[in-house]
Amino acid sequence: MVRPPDGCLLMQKPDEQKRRDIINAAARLFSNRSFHEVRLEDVATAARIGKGTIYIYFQSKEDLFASIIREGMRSLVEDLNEVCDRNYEGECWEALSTIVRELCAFAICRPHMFQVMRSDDLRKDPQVVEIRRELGKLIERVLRRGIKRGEFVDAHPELTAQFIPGAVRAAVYYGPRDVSAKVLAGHLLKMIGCALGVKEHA
Amino acid sequence: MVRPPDGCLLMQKPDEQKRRDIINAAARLFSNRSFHEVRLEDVATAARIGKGTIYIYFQSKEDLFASIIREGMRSLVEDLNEVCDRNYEGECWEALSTIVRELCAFAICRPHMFQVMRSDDLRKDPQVVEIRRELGKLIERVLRRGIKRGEFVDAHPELTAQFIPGAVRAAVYYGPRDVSAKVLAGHLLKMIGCALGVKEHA
Amino acid sequence: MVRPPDGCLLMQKPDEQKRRDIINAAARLFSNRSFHEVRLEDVATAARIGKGTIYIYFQSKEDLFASIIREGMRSLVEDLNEVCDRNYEGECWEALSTIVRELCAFAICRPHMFQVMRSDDLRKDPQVVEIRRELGKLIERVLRRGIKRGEFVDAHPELTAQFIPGAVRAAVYYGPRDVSAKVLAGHLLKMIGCALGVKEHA
Amino acid sequence: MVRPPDGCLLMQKPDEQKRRDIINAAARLFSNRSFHEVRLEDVATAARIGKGTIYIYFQSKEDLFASIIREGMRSLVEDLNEVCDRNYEGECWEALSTIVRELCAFAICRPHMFQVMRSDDLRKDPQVVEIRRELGKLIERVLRRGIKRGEFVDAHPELTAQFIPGAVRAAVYYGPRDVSAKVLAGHLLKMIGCALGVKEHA
DNA sequence: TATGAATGAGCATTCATTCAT
DNA sequence: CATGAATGAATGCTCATTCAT
Repeated sequence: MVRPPDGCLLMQKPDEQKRRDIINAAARLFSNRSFHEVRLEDVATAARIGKGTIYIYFQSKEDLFASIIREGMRSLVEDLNEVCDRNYEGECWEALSTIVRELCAFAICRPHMFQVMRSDDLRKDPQVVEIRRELGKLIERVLRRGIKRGEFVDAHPELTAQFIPGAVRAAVYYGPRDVSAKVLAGHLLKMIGCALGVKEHA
Repeated sequence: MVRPPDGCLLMQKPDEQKRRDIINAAARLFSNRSFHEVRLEDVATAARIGKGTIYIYFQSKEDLFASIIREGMRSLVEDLNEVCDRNYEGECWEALSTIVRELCAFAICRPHMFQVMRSDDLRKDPQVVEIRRELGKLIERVLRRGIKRGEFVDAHPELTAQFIPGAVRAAVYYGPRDVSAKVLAGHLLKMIGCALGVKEHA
Repeated sequence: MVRPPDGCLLMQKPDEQKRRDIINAAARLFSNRSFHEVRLEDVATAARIGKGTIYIYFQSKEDLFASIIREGMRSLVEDLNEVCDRNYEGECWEALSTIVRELCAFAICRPHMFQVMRSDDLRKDPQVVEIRRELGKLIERVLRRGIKRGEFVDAHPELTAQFIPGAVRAAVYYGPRDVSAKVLAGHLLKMIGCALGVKEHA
Repeated sequence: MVRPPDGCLLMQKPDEQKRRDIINAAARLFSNRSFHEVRLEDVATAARIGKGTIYIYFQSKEDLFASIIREGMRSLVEDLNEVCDRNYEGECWEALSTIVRELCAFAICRPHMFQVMRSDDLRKDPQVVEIRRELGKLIERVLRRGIKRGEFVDAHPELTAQFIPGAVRAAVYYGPRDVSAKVLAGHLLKMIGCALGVKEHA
């Protein structure tokens, strides 16, 4: 292992960097194979560390796996929350459009993370379920605000809020191999716009 | 050898009913726990049979699991295909409505089947992928026919076809615990109807 | 299964014939694969009978296996005993020659039986061990009689008696693929003849 | 990383000694029971290690078993090859005597190894068959050289070469319980000497 | 007697986790 | 902190044997 010269400032706190290395290596592996198909030994090899080292940074294999999803979704949800906050006063359609676009971009541009996120193996991890729910709530909130403002017409925003990420997921997962995030978002937005009775949406 | 009168099974032979029993017991278990959390011993116990008996009807644990999904989806897709055939001459919106309603009913009324179908562990099973694709194609076909007939307006029916089952899945999976199939289908249809530019859909 | 017309006398007591069928089918299988590599199901299939039927004629798989060896060796040993009895008054070399020739013929002409006999899986079956010992004793007896008659010179007939079947076995098993029983017996007899100090042996 | 001074093993690494321990423990067990009668758990217990450790040193149960035989026979054959090389210029009878004596000593002094070597379960292992063939060839070579030098008379050295180990095997296996290697070798050599027409062998 | 579906004890193998170095 | 050899619990699968028909 090549070690930077002592006192080198380029490398962050070695702890945190190594933790990222492990997460990245693991995310890559988990995106191709399911939870039980990935051995911790493979993760260690891919991260160029020893097997035992993983246990310094994570409690268990489950914790490592959950951390990947949590952190991936957390960053997505935080981004989206920020979008909502920024546009709180403005048009809700603006906010919703941004959310859908980011969702599509995330799904397509970070396939590893996205692949891992669809994994069922953690469907009972409380934190992951919580974050998924938060994503739904976030969209629902925008929808309800839009309804209140008279922008949207929607009898069941709590369902619509679930439809949106579900549709993205399915399209990326089972749809044509080469959809761009732009086309996907565009098409989905057009449909949502119609459905919500949004009048003008270029 | 004394031959029993027709209709009477004197000789034992692999019993289709027993196969169903196993599938049903297993589906129930797989819907609560993930593939690796279910021990074949549990399946046997739940089906009130011996462990070895499973191997008379299925090649392996994977085969049992895949069979559940294959057969569940197969029957769904066959039903939907029949719907399409029946309505071939009529309104496409009629066909699409029926498809969505059946999809929602299936998702909600047969939770075991549906829960199992989400599983990750079979995402590489060629037959399952094929059937999933078939479902998409089936919906896409109806959409394209509707477009040709001037009923629908849709620039990307191949994406819309994926959105629909994806939305159902997400709503059932992450949405409110107590949605009825009727409400779910109604809401989804209203949105789809708007999005496709369908004029009259009470 | 084709059944002979009632009263048909061509078929022996059906019991015994079926027992032979099973033994023959099993011997063929056991000669290619080891005890644990042969499944009773294979035996049943090869004998064109049901699996359960085997248990009517044999106590267990071990019993079936042991029966094959016992009966094969038993018939060999009985033949050889008869040879000894016939020649009891005559030259021992004559008897020994016949024994060796029969041993070689048996090994080469009934490869199934012979292959099965070398199996180690039954090395603890008391009857098989007993018969193997009997074969040794039989040869030893001829040797001792020859020594007493002044025909042979041999300080350790109990060892020589073991050398003979062992040499046959090894030659057939590891030696050239195409040795004839005649060549094998001829060569072995020439060596034994020399070793025992037999003067004239054409 | 602090490097230990040479000759000191601070870092753990697969231990050749442990491999020997496992082989020895397993050989002992395999000599009493057949391949399928020995559970890997017993081997682990006997070697005072964990069950999983076996898989660090061997690919599988079969590999462990084959390794025992391979290594046992390999060392025997290497010893005998050395004997041949040493005596290449000298009398072939000298070489042959040594070979037979070592063969008997090996069979009697290392009963575990030898018992295991008889096993049937490896009769198809290519390496084991190859080594057994090598043993035959080795003896055959000495015989042919002796014939060429005029020391031996033998019409079928390829058969004689097989007779020798076969005779040893049978004598040790089925013969009197308490033969010494010396007596066994002595008697066999006397017989071989006579048979090959060797003039003087006190 | 003959059958073969059903059974479940038995075992090889895997891999997350630990801990001596 | 880092390592990877050692561990052993956990489980899928096989196949001899049974027994209802």
